[in-house]
Amino acid sequence: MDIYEPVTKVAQLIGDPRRATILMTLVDGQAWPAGDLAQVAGISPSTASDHLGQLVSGGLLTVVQQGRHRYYRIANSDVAQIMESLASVAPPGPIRSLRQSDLRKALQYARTCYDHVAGYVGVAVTEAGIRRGYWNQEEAGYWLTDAGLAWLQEIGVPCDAGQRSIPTHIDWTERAGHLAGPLSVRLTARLFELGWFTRGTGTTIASKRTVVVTEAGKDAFRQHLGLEFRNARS
Amino acid sequence: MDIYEPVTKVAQLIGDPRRATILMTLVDGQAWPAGDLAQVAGISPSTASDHLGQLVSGGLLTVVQQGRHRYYRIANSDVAQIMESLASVAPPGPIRSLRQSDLRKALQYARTCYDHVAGYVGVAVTEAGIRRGYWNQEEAGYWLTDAGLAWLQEIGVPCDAGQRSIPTHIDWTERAGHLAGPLSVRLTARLFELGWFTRGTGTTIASKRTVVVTEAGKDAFRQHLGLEFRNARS
DNA sequence: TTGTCATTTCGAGCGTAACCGAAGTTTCTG
DNA sequence: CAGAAACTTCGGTTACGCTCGAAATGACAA
Repeated sequence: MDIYEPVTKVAQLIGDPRRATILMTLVDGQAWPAGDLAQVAGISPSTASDHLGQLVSGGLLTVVQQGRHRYYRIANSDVAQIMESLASVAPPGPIRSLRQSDLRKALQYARTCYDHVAGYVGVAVTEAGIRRGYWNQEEAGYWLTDAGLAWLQEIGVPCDAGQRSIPTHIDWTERAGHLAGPLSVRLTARLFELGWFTRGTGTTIASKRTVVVTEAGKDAFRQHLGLEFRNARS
Repeated sequence: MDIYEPVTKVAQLIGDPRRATILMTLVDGQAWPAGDLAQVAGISPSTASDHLGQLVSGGLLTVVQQGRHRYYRIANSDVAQIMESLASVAPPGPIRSLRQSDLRKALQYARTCYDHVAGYVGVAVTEAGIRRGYWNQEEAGYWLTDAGLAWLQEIGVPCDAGQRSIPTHIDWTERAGHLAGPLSVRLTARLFELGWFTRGTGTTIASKRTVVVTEAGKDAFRQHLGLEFRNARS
């Protein structure tokens, strides 16, 4: 009689503080070994193993063995999206320290999320590309134009000319779409390579999710996309 | 230290079978008294009251008192969207009866969801309107054209000519956007009035969420939007 | 006012699941 | 072939929260 059992199961898995911490740690698409995740969640390895097993059999995580490590990662981009969207419905919650407040602002400004850059910066880049005619908005995603293909090749992003469809993801802090999918992965990687982006400098894993636009990057985005970023702290 | 507490809290609230049933029952935006919800979830009134209290203080539901009844409803469209998206990541789950299978197909075909018609039909109507030039796709929603305004007035939907922006919602079974917001509410209500749509005939509350396109409606959609619906059972 | 209905509050019972330490398994290292 | 490292499995403890019935509250009707 319970048609909603699958929904309940997924929510229940996310609804444990340790598992939620693990999932949010992995939401940027990177893979971490079980031991590190245990430490992040503040639990013993055996408990973490239990939680990780549940998340895998629930379809939220996948695991690959490498040597004596087992690396866990988010199973697919839908799971990442769910975590992002949950984070947006949830009330902001009390800020308990200045560092927390700064971290939240930095994440809102720009963060890596599974296969792309999310937050204000991700949306701004996507929209600037539309204005420049590099890709067009479509019903369910974007369509790469010839001009866009040329630009991507110019800045050194490997492209397949036959693959013009770019999926979209909704950014829940900005309430707007941005590029996603394989092309977005390569573009993002290339922008890090070019030094337009760099990673946050904190010691915690969460702070490593933050993305910073370098001074060189600001110039480059202005020149290539006519894009003027707003300040990070606002 | 736990910055993810709000996320955990929301997921934990959804992650109980009874509460999930209550939320999914309310996801179409209607309000129901506590006693009815207790019956739907198959629990005693006192237990239901406890759950409902939790959902209200967690910000997922709101409650209005009318006489000696207290009517509960989904707090906002974000909550409805979360429930819809959770239902899509979750694996389909085993079908335990023919009736369940039929109900799921009907819900997938068309259902009322908070403030609009969702499912295949909702997406199809939205896209037909784009093809007809009644509204245009925009970055974060749709923009009502003059032709669209005229059409809406022609079929008797009250419109404010100054209010051209239409928000969007992502439909997770179809993976595409559809109309939402106040205008969508009025349009949907009018289509029921005109007899293009009618409600599902089942006795359960879930089956009442389903939407059926009438024969008259099929003709009307064909004539007005050039829209040919696929069959409901496929 | 009294009685009834819808709902909430309280108290107690109970089951499940998170948790850890110890032991077991697998894989790399010396 | 030991020995260590990374991780999982198992067993036992503990605590949280779901559950209901009984009683209290609040609203309406006679």
